[in-house]
Amino acid sequence: MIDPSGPGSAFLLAQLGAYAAGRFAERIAELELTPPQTGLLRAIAAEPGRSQQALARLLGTPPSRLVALVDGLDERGLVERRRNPDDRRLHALHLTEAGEALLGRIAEVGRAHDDAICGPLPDADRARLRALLARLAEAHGLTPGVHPGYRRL
Amino acid sequence: MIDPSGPGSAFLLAQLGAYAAGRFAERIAELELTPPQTGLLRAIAAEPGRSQQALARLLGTPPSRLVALVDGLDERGLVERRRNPDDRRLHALHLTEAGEALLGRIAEVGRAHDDAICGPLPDADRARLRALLARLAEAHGLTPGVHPGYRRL
DNA sequence: TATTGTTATACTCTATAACTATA
DNA sequence: TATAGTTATAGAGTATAACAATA
Repeated sequence: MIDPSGPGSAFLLAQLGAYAAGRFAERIAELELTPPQTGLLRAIAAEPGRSQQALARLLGTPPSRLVALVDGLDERGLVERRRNPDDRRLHALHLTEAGEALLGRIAEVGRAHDDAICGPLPDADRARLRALLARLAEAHGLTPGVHPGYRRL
Repeated sequence: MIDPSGPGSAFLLAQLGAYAAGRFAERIAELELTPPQTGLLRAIAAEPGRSQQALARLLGTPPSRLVALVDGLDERGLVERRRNPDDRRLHALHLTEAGEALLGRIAEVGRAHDDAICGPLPDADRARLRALLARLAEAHGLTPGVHPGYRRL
């Protein structure tokens, strides 16, 4: 233990994390996206062609939930399911051109969001914070780019 | 912006925050408590005698939700509603002795949790992290001790 | 009429499990 | 028989709004 007074780092992490997630949700709502949809788009872009099962495992969600998520993005022309001719049970997921374009806008929103959250810190402290957080995330085995809290919204 | 490669601090905050919140929920589940119940117990202990409306405003939850929360803790003999004789509409909330005792165990769980989350960092870095997080929380006007994500579980 | 606490209702989200089609 | 995807169902949790008691 470091200092028994005041809230511990773990509480501050949870508090700030929930705050940051909420603010991010507000921002991407302007792109008519929810956080889980955003996470899925990023996961597809990171490695196109994966099956829904593979993505469900990666994101830690039941396959049935992924179906609804993909349906929504598919109807909007952001992703497409491509049948695998060798195994017709599989749906390889890919971004469409519109999906790629939207991903670019998501990246912009992400940068603005990051600046808004970390802006109160001077650059040097901001870099230190990121290094510390990255070390913790790695130590706990968190999957890079996958938010365990994409269960909401 | 600091460094465009890899996830930003805001994403890491959200990711680690959700992870920390999940782990904490697991720990206090052994005391048969949910995170919102825990937050309410702490809020009552911080300033006994407040009304349900005042607590609802503090925690950012609709009053109707607080009723169910208080009901559960009341039935278990952890909190009690005391009628205010001057204004009989008001219910002043207090912890019972059992509630105080449980609060002590919650504090223990909190310390163990904090150690588990931050343990991977050496003590000096852990202190730095906490200072940085505290600065950010204050800059964003987050209410001390109140988790915006107590909407789940 | 306004406010505190409560209850009732409806809605969203989710997981579980049954189902189909392919293998 | 086993697997990928889908659909159906049921449950938990929530907010909104109506309601009763008190001021």
